[in-house]
Amino acid sequence: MLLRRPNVVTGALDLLDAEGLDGLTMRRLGVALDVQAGALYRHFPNKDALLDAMADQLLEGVGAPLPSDLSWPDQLELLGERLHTALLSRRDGARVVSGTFAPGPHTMAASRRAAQVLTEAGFPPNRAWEHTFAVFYFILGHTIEEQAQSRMPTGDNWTARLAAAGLDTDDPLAMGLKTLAATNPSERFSNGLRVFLAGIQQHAPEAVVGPNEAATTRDS
Amino acid sequence: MLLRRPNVVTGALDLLDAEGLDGLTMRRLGVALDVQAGALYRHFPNKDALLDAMADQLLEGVGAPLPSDLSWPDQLELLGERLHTALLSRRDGARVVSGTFAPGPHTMAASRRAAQVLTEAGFPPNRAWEHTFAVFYFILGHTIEEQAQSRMPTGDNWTARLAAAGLDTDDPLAMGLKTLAATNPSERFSNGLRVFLAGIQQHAPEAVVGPNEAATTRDS
DNA sequence: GTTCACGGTGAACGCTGTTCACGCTAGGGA
DNA sequence: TCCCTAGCGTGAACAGCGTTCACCGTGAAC
Repeated sequence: MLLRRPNVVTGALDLLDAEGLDGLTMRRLGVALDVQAGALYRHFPNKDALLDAMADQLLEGVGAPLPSDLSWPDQLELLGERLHTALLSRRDGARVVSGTFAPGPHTMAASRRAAQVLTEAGFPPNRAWEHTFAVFYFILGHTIEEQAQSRMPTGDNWTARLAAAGLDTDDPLAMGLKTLAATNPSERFSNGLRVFLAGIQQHAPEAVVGPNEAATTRDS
Repeated sequence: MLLRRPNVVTGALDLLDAEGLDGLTMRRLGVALDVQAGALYRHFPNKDALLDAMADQLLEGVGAPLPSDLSWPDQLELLGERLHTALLSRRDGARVVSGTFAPGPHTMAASRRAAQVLTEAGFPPNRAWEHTFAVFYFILGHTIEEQAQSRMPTGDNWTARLAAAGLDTDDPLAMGLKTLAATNPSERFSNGLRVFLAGIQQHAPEAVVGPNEAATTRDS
């Protein structure tokens, strides 16, 4: 059967799920596609280009239109959750996207959507992009950490590090770290995202900040 | 001359500055230290351990005590700037720290300091850690991008991508991205950091939020 | 004065991404 | 109907990577 460029990408994503990013090798991918490794270079100039294509495929749909009846912070929150879900959909997905050199169309669509929401909210375009990038950095970093820790032996590796770093086990800080590691990562992500968005909201141009919006986003 | 563990780390950091992370090879490091590559394994079990040591060395001093006459948001801002400066001090420094698997003492000291500031500000310990990690993710992501773009041929690569992604050059979003690429990255970083910290401040326990602090951090 | 721990050597192993001369085969033009 | 060309796949090779291992020299301690 003939190999086409999209087949390589989906095959690579499946192999990524099975073996992880470190196990994703041109030769292994060749075996998975019943093909010699060299044949892959008929479709991609090098492995980085393939990884770029995988990353972009991963972000398909993230930049889709947002419900217009939502406030702009809620729109951004939804977009952030979409991105988070997309990154989690494949093993090491966040690391793959993080290593991207050239952003593809889906990546551009996603970030463009965020910037668009912010400009429509009244931010000057450069500020909109600035905040877009900042939120994306946070999301990528958080998700990389999530996916790294989901493959760890036990959850107590952090506490071991703490002890080695001279932090008593009964130190409130150490205990806080322990309880943090025990809480649901997705919940932690949503909290962090909301905190960040609250900061952006506070820096919004005066006109578009609703009188009660700034006060309603507050946690316990 | 005998090779000691700290010599390997500083030699590796110098080679990192000279060649970048991709050029940092055990064999090349051996040449730089007048030693065979295999000899390095007398001091480090593998390359990852060496990279961990380099990352931790990079963060030396970041967790040093903070002036106690500063408000806690200002303390966090100072800490964030310290971290940013440390990451920028070596080529690809942010990527090196980002790839760290096991945090070393200096890394722990830095994050511990941030968490400590937040707990003293009244945050529950797990929230303090949560926000600490979130801010660190942002800083790492932003600095990685900074250092990646500082090695690029010209500054217009983003606009080329935009055109390829179907965004008109006279679109306000495209123009905003262009002006963003032209502004000082460190200034952008400080802006983003302050935005994030404003969000954290807004989620602070009521008691410790000064009456005017929440209103003073506002940009144009 | 002998021993022994430790740092360094040099060659090898298995793996990686990538290249290249060479076949095969399917599909369009004469 | 035949040919021919474009494009995909082969298989072997190359250079480089991290890592290992048997061996060697030296310097300090007993």
